Amino acid sequence: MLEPSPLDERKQQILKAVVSDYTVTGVPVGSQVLAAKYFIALSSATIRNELADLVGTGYLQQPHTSAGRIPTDRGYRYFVDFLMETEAATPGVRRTVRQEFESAPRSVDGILEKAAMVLAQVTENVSLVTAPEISEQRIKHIDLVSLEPQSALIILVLEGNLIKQQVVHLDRATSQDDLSRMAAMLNRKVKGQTAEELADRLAQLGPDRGEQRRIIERVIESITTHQAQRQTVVLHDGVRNLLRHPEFVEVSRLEELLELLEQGAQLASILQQVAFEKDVEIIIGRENTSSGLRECSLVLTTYKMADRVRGTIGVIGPTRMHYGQVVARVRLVSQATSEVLAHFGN
Amino acid sequence: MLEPSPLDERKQQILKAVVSDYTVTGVPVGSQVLAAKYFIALSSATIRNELADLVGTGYLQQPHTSAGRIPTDRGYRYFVDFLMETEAATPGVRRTVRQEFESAPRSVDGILEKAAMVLAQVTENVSLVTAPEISEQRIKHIDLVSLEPQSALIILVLEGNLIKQQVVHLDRATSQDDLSRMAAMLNRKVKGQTAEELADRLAQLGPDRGEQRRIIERVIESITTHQAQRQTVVLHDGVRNLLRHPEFVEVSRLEELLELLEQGAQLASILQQVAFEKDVEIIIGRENTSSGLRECSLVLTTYKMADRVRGTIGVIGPTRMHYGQVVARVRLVSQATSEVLAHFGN
DNA sequence: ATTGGCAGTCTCCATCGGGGAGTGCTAATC
DNA sequence: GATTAGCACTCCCCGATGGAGACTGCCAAT
Repeated sequence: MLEPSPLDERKQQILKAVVSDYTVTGVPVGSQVLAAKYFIALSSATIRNELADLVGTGYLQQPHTSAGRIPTDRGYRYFVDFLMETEAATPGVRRTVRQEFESAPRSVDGILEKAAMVLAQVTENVSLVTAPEISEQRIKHIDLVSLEPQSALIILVLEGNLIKQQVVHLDRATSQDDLSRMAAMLNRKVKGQTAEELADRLAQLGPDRGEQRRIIERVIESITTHQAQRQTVVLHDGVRNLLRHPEFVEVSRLEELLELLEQGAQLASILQQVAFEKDVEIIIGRENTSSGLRECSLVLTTYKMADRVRGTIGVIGPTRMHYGQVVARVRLVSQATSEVLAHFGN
Repeated sequence: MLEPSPLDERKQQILKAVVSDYTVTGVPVGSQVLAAKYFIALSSATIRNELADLVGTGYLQQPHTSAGRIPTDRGYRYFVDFLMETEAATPGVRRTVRQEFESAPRSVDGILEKAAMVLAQVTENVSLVTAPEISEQRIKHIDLVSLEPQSALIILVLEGNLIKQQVVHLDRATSQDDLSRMAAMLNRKVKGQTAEELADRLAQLGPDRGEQRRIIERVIESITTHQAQRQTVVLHDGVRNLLRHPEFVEVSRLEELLELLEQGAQLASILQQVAFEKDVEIIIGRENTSSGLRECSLVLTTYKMADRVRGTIGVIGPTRMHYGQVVARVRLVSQATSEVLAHFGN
């Protein structure tokens, strides 16, 4: 762990070879294997010297004295930043993705579920998908349905055909006919507005207009709570894939991870921090703040919806994963999701 | 496996003791332990004779020659049918359940998710909840929202405030005003009807009335596909609980089970067969048709909603589970769910 | 029918030791 | 100065070994 010195060409190649070999075999990589498979021009002794240096600078580690080397988190970081070659997704994978999306139900939720499913399938890891943020989502339609004499259901259709419902209590008994009239009036007023704009107008309106005001308040509340709630909802799929990875024979790791997945809130806050500017963001091992993710990596990117609403999509797997392939496939599924959503979303 | 002879009183008590002890300790139960803990009046030799009989008739088995006995599936079956005492849920558990439901969102889906969560928590197993069947669900309200000139969104509010959406393509461009008028008319016609009744009326109506007919067809389709789709959707929660059970250190079992849970269809068909008449239904080990459930038991019951719509709720866990306790808690959560849904559902 | 006694069986676990893989170091070589 | 061959050394892995312990089944006595 001395200096983060820029590695010379040969050390880079050796680091790359170690990562590549280790991600495939899962076995610590020794100097002889490296010499035989990747560096025929060099002797194993030379490679041993280089390996020792890489251990010294913190890019590699030894599980025990007489074992081969495996990458540290730092080694993986260097690999993904400078050495990794992303592999274009194979035609087979592309076909799978396309077919799955074709059979997806035509609703935002359905498409996202499908995205989670297919991403888990093609990366053989656990997939993560956040629901889209809808803060700037515009109201498309509003409707009021009588439940009991003094309560009604607000139905809100947002852009992207997201539907929200909310129960509102009424001051006095109101018939469905009256509610329908009120809905028609509201439609003229609120159509095309965002929650923020609506809140502004409400503030200007002053304190009168009891019933209608209450309903608009509920509409705003509905959108914002929807938003807050959505931010904690993370779809996932493919837990079964993890069991195939030898790093999870230790059941306690799996348990921590499952707890994260099933509660969701902590994961959601991680996923929200994914930058929209970047292409694909990779978080490796202990770079994660969650202790349950100590030995996991996340490969995340974002998807678009109607060019405005956005969410995060990606996978979580063992640090020892085939980054080049996973990155390509996450990107592929993200693009496919965005396309389907764009086509459907307004 | 000779005759299914009715066991005499003492054999019953011994079987009961073996099941009870084994479900707690997880260790095969020997004759000495039984004599010391449950049958002080008898010697271990006597118990050995009885145990040998119980093995002969297929209620118990020995993992190996010089080990204690564990129940067979048949032994568990006899236990739950004749010997089990259901334990009333403790005040602590009742409080947990009540509190969780109080904080549940006021929607059918939200309540069912909550039910799955709390059931997993109090039984320390995986919970299963099917969405309610809505075949006889009556239509409460219908609305049409213009998407593009020639397509519209049908919004359907069913009893229980279940909302369904469906996109319909229109023959000619139609304004939102026209759609609203059409919706108002439809509301008068279809309100309070079930999908079946609607289909009947449509058949009588004859082949004319193009646009409106198309929309009603879509409404029916929407309800029925919703139904079909819902039947394959099974909520579950608490997979992390399974990892605490020693029977799942063998990861392959877990993998089969996860596959069942994540795909859902097969489980759904099992859950649909749960009889509504019975109180609680228990399916033990190999009584399951799914091979992935060979070593699991299901404890299932149903919940009601608005006294008519019904779904299945229960848990899945290792055959070695504390049946008396689990049955009581499944029943408790089912009742609580029914209550919340009854209160909310119309 | 029940029981004490006892030999026999099988698991579990700790210990031991050889084989093997890989290293670090040193001295020789290019 | 970088590279390499050689070698002693370390450590894991794995199978063999051998009690200790837990139970059983059976037999003869009660």
